[in-house]
Amino acid sequence: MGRGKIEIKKIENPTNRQVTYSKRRAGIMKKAKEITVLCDAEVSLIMFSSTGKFSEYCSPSMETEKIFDRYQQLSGINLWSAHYEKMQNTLNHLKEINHNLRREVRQRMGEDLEGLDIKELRGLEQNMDEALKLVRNRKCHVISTQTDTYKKKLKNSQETHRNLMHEMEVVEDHTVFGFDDDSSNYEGVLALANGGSHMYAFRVQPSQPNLHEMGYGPHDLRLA
Amino acid sequence: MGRGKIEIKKIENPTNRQVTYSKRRAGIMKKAKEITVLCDAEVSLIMFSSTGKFSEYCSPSMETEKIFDRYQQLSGINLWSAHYEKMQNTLNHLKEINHNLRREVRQRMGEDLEGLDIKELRGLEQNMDEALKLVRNRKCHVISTQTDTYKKKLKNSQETHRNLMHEMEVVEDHTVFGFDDDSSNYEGVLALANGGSHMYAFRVQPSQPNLHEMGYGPHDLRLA
DNA sequence: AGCTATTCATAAAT
DNA sequence: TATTTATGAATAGCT
Repeated sequence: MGRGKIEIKKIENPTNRQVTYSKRRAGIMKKAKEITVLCDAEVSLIMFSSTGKFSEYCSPSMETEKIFDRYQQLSGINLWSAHYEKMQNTLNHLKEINHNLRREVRQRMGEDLEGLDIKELRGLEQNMDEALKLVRNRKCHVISTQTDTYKKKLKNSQETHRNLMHEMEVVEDHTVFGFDDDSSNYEGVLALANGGSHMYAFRVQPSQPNLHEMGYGPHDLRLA
Repeated sequence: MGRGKIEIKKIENPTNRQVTYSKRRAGIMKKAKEITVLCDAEVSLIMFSSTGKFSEYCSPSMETEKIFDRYQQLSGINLWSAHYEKMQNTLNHLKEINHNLRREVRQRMGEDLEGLDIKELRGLEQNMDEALKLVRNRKCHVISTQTDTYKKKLKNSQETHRNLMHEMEVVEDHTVFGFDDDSSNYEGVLALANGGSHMYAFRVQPSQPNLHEMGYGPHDLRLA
């Protein structure tokens, strides 16, 4: 149809190609609408031109999404499988890592040791021993740092006090007074610095101490 | 076209409707193929007859799935947002748990302690101390169990040997001989039972000892 | 974008 | 359901 027969092969002239695309697109659209009405059919027609322009026809009362759903059901192809599988793989990978991390933590808490042989047990023991030393060092460091800070604070406060008393020319029998906001904390640190073994009542729960503080309890732990 | 003009409205005669559907379907399919070739376009055509019969055309090198993906992008409609969001949430949740577990492990290895205050440090220290005891107990238990087993094996072997010598009525100058298959293992365990501190060369890597054995190295650790 | 000669699609009949 | 055929529709090449 037209001024001569044409061979069905790609039109190399881009202008002609675009013109032909527009004309034929309109033709197919019309045909799609017609078959929809005449034959009570449902049609989804999606087209992309060579320049990437998108157009679609969709029969009334049938969303493209529903066409896709139906397509899925009838064709048996899961359209989302590519995406889905990828995510599923990532998920499974994360779960596996998670599982291993949990075991690692449990073993470092002294549980779940049945599966380890002597070599592994000794490795774990030595590693934990070294780690424990690091933790103790850190603790001592923090304590001494805070002690120094508070010592300075104490000195400053005492000096301020002395100055105040001097300036006001008032002499009374005060020898000690509290430090406005964080005196309790200060006392705690002092106790710590002096050995502090009697303060163990403050420590977090013996089992899974950090798990709780991190905000994922037994329920979350069971997730993966 | 045909033996007379027709009005575009539903064909009430089901037979005629079906016939017309078949003919026009073939026509649209042909047109779709032609525009694909002529204009270098990409086309997805999905049709359902009034009886529910499904047929599709899809331009070569363009899966229907990809058409749908592209449709999604251009139309801005996320066709699988429900699935996707759910999985994304699970994924993020897992990642968070993972992150926390990693920190837990690192802290139990003596790293990453900067963020902990004194109370937390002391809790960690005490927990690790107790866990270390449990690991040591377990190690001793495993060693003693294996030692007992080998002692029994040794006894049996010696008895067997004695019986053999007796039965064969042969007296020679053999006083010691090896134990067929697993004597080396036996020696190792004996060494372990006798303190075994000189065998520390066997231990696994000091940092991340279990991470490697569990099959997720630094690369995997960085994933989440 | 509009025109028109021509080919194509197809409605109705078989 | 397939084929035929008369006819209207689609459109290639021009403008």
